[in-house]
Amino acid sequence: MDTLLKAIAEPKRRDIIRLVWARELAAAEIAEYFPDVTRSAISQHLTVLRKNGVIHERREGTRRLYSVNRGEIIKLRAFLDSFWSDSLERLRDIAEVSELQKRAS
Amino acid sequence: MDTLLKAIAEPKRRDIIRLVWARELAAAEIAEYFPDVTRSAISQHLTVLRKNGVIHERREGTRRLYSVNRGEIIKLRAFLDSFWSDSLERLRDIAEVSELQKRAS
DNA sequence: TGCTTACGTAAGTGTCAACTAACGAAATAG
DNA sequence: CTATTTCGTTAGTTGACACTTACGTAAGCA
Repeated sequence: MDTLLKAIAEPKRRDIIRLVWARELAAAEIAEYFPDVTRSAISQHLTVLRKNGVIHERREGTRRLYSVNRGEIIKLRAFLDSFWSDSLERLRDIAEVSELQKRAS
Repeated sequence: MDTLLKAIAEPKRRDIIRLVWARELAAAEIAEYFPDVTRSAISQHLTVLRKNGVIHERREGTRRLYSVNRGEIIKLRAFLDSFWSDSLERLRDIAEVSELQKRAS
């Protein structure tokens, strides 16, 4: 979940998500929307998004078509929703945060 | 907004937010919940959260009491909500993302 | 005035992330 | 088979970030 949040904290990656939200796009088509960085940079962003399950890759000849994996987005949204709305109730009891901390270490 | 998202992508900072969500806590009290890092590390996390408007600092004698600034959390939530839900509609028109990119460069 | 408490801040370190330039791989066209 | 297209990957650089150690500061107390 940490890496997923970090993936979305990067503005170019959010733009990529928006680009492939409604339709499939090939890597080169995506890269065209970012004139001031190289294809390589975009390819690496695509790798990050793919490894976090945010986008799906489909090969067609020499091209690779990307589209959003909405299931993963929904998961992230659910995580954040519970973060906002449950924080008050859950953490009135401090013990739970202690647990989180112990697990993290 | 970028720095705000990065602030939340850090797990210890999310824990801090949860800690001061329901009640004010002094810096030392917050640090107690993180036994495996120094006070200094927590202080720096508090600075990041404060500079992003996520938490509010109130001085009382030598102590500094922190609490969540819910307004900023609500802003972030609204931003993400519109990110999820509007992405399809907004970005069916590719021009808008182009605009985003040009502004970012 | 000193001493202590409760903090932040500065300096330095190791690690990771974003990027460019150069190369490699795989499918297709001729 | 060779050349081209469409991509990913590797190597190397730069900057950001989480962290520790050490020091600075401001309030309260003897």
